[in-house]
Amino acid sequence: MRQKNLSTQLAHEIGRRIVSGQLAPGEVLPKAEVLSQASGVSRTVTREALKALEALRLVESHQKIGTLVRPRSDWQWWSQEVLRWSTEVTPNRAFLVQLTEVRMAIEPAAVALAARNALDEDILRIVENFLRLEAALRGEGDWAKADYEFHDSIMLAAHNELMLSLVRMLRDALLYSRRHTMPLMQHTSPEASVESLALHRAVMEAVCQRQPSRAYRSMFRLLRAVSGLVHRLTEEEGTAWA
Amino acid sequence: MRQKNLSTQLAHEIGRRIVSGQLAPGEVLPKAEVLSQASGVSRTVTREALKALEALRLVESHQKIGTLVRPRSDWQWWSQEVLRWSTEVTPNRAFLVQLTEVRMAIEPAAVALAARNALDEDILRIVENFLRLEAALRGEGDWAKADYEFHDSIMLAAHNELMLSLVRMLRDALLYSRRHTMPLMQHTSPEASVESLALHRAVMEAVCQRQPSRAYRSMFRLLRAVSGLVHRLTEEEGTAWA
DNA sequence: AATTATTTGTCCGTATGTATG
DNA sequence: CCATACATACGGACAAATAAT
Repeated sequence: MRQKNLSTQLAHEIGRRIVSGQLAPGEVLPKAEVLSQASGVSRTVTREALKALEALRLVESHQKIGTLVRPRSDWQWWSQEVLRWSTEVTPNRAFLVQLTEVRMAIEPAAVALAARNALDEDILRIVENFLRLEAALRGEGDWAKADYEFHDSIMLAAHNELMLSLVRMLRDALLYSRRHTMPLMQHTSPEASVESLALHRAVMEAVCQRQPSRAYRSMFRLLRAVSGLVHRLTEEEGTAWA
Repeated sequence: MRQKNLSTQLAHEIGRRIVSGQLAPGEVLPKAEVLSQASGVSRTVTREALKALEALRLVESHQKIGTLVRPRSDWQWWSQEVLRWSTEVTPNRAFLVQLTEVRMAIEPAAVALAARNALDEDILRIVENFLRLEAALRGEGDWAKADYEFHDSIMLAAHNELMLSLVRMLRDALLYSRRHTMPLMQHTSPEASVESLALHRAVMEAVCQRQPSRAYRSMFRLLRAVSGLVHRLTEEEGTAWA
């Protein structure tokens, strides 16, 4: 790991152990002093690491009891950290299914919201980004980057910080997850195709014409195509999926 | 505030100041030593508080620079803390609108997912909880509690920890927000009515018959009724809404 | 390009608080 | 009520990084 704080490093280490189940809910961690010596850091650093994990609701501390792992239902699932750790520990197909389910549930509705709340300037920016997507397909520019920014420009149009944050986390988690499960296709973009562009265009048009339910359906179709593609690719790697 | 850790208390204080905008993004906090003296705690405690805020992505620290407030788009919006602080600081109508928008977008899809993934035992539990809701309307038991558990039993049927966590946070935030903006109706449940029960029944039936799209529409109708009700109540308090 | 000042990062020793038995 | 075991809190010291000089 690229070195940051010692406390941040340690928090990630322990966090991973918790999410992986190596430290199970209800279990008490070794006391701070032992934890410190095991990692070769001071008690101060350990305490700071535990504070971070407490903010992520992975653990809670009590005097005389110690620090214990909280039940999974309490965890701060919607944080970059927990999402990442969850995709890292054991190439977790089940978790990928959950991520995909949530995405299929949320993004179409989010795009519909964008169609409802978009201002003129938002629409201008969306069109610009779509043109860049077209260019990428012709080989001018990176598809993955253009794709990300296209979707982002739509989400900005929803004018809803909560929704924006949610969808970004979701997309980042899925990208991270894919890089993890299929490290070989890092720089290929199998999604780049004429059909894919058509699906993107449909979404763009629906939002720009401020038609929420059409936007919803277009986005759903786009997602189904993408997840179907990923599905097939992961299947080829040997493991059945759903 | 009910006393917990000093560091937790301090984290909440500073967190509120940040979310309220009193400490703006880009701004650097007073250095740790000053912060400590101002609150009458040791530097250790202050550092632990800042670590928690760092885990919530509200701040980041750099040597020689200090600790500075991160841009709003980086914040960990989907955490109990940030959600609570956001509803606390200035009875924030705009934030309530955002919460409602997200709820209308997510919950119907979440219920549809439940209809797709429900097992027999889930359905049994859902029916039980619906009966308790009926009883509550007849005066036997607390409507608010029964309502919460009814919806929870449905979300459990989705068998998706991410979705469960998300919807719970959302519902808790909205409840908290309502208690804040209309403290007077704390224990009245204006939602309890024959019509409301009928809407709940429709959701229950759709899920139990495993009909996702019917479940989606039923839940949407239910939410529209509730938010319409809240809408009218808050309007009566004087301020226009959307 | 080297030096200094400033602020976080890290360590340690010790004392207090709190729940268990 | 006492002893135990853990987190909690304090204060002082030095290390490390980096902006400013």
